[in-house]
Amino acid sequence: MPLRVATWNVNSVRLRLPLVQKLIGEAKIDILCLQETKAQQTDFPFDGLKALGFEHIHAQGQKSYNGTAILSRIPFTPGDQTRWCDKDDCRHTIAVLGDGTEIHNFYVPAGGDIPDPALNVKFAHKLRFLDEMRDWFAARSNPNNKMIVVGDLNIAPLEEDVWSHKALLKVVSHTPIEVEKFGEVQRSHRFIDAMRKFVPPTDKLYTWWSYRAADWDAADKGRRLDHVWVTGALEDRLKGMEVLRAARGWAQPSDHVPVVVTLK
DNA sequence: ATGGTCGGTGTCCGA
Repeated sequence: MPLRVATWNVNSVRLRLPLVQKLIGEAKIDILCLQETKAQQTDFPFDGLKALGFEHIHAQGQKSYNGTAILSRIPFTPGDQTRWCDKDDCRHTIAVLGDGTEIHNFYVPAGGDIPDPALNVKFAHKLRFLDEMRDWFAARSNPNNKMIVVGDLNIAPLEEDVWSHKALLKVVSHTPIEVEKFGEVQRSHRFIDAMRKFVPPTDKLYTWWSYRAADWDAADKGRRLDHVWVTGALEDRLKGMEVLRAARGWAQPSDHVPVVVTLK
């Protein structure tokens, strides 16, 4: 049986509950990793999600901001809470499957508007978060590790991950310093970019379109902010990848769309 | 070059 793992920044899990239902009606998903759930434990819609078949849920959230959750049809062991940048925000949730495969669901800070850590504490936070991710994975580096890293990493690393490389060089999400740190995290554990295994780097590939565009589909000024990585031990099991672009056109959409990978 | 829209919360902040 193949395993289907999805990542989706839902921008409020409560508001998007009907769209999670629509998603699973259109795509078979075994494990769904959510970001920006924006719900503390008492507000998290456990019952509604369990009713959709996700019996196993590990949700970590706070009021109004951030929040990550892993929903699964198959049992897993929830990972311990991690702490990043001396903050109590909820940006990393871990699930360990029966065969030892670790699912790491991340929500990297967006970083604000000004791409200068001296002028913008949000950008400084983003860069520090990436440094900590690099060190965290480097400390756990082992070629036998079976790891799947997913989430809204808020960086579009390749030229064809944005609608205009030149126009976005000074726009947070595509600046050289972020792209360099993104690469450092990736190299810290020799992660493989699962999405680009199926779409060549010369082809445009987006997962996010701003709410502010008058016609997101026609303008198509997207960015690939959401990612799926696997360790070398899982590379041969990768069988497919889908970006569900249509979800951006659903009623009351998130600005991000789901990405699904299939593993043998 | 500018401003555009969401969601959660509370009379704005973060994306």
